[in-house]
Amino acid sequence: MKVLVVEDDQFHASYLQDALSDALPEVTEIIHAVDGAEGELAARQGEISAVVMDLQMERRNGIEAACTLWAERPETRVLFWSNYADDAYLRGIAQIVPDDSAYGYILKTASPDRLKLALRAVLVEGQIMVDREIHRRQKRNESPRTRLSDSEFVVLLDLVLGLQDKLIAKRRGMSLRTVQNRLLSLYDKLGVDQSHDENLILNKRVRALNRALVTRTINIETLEAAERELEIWLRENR
Amino acid sequence: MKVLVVEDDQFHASYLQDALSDALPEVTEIIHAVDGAEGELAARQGEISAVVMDLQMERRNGIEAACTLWAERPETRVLFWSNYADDAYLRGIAQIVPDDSAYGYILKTASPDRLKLALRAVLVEGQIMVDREIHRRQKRNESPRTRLSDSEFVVLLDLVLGLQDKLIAKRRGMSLRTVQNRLLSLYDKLGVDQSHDENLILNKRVRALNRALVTRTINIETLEAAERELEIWLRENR
DNA sequence: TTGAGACTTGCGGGAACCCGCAACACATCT
DNA sequence: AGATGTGTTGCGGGTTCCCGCAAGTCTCAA
Repeated sequence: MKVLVVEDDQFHASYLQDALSDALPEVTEIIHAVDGAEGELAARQGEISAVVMDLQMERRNGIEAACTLWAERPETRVLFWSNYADDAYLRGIAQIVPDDSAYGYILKTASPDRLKLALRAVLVEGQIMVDREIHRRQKRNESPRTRLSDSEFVVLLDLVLGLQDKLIAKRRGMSLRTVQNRLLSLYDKLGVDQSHDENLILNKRVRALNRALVTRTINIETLEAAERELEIWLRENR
Repeated sequence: MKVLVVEDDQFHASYLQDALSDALPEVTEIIHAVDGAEGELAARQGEISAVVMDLQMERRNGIEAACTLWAERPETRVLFWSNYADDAYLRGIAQIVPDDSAYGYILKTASPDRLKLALRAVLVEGQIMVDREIHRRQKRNESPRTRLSDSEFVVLLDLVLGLQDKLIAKRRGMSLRTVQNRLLSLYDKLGVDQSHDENLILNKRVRALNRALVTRTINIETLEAAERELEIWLRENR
């Protein structure tokens, strides 16, 4: 059994390789790639169906890599291994995971035992496994007024790119006023107005981006990925 | 000689402790703290004058910790050890470092040899040492129109908090128009307008925050730290 | 069928933002 | 002294943003 490790931090990579050879004796070969692009290449050439994937990487992040990877071989089993439980990652993964492929999501802060368990469950047994910590966050966000709906999320992505209402409406096929309504509920859910001082009025748009970042709803990589998608959309629409 | 290690990632912490005891035989005791607040406490109680400090930490980040730490014992030698060469960190450190204390800044991606060299140079010899990679970035930003002046930077901090022009003017003691001029040059230097498509107009404020993040001029911790400072200012000015 | 609730859309207006134009202060260099 | 550059301030107006009000659609359930 061959396993591909995609991870740009050398310490974490070697720690992970130790855990791998320790927990899974059936592993015969460990291939190491340092970013998403390299990982895609390695997976294609090595015909690999078991991957451990870091999420934050320089050139091409884990979600994008997993996307092309699953497009080529949907049965590939992927264990995502990340520092953070950012909501943006969860959404991203949820959107691209094929119907019946095994995957998992575990935090780097997890104990060695839990990591080994996840490695076996996902890569060998083909189970779905999500770190408890992450599940808790997802639940918390699911609460009444906190969790963003999908349509709110895409408007947030456009907002943080700096698009103005009219263009968002055009891109998403909504009327101007509807976009503004979405923004309204965004401001509400992100807690834009509940600042410390009462009679303190803030710039809602900037504040929304700020809040989305500190609540880990999005992160800088989300920004960069959204930028790339915008560029594609722009080319298609002159 | 006692050394305090402030670092919340267990792998990095143990790697660092190995490097320490390997490179500096004169070290008799290594104390480990997992965030800024704990680090301050440990330094105070242990009367420690040599510290290796991570920058990104949950409760209280490395710069804030170093600040109180240097306030109590200005001769403390601090080696900052970080994943990123974000400009915000450089500015933060430059502002708080006492006149004649030793400090250093090294990246986690540095080779073990370079790390050991830095440990010896800063903690034992009391030299100033900045990673070449970081110096290069600083130089790059120093180029003609790219580098932000200090006054532009503070306006940027207010902007990203969501303050509106009038309030920024009040807080920084400038006229409204001056603030807007600062913003103008900010937009220019951050490359707010140079979007892919020509006739594409963006929301400047949001775009400025976006650009500042992806160019690593600021990061999420900068946001959180700025928020705390704003809160203090608000209390003082009702 | 009727009614409640959620979502969409248009209109209108006040506030904030962006910025060109112009005047003035201050420092530096020739 | 004069020129030049940089930074500060006011004014005016075009644009965008934010949102209350109101009317319309769609769904679900009583």
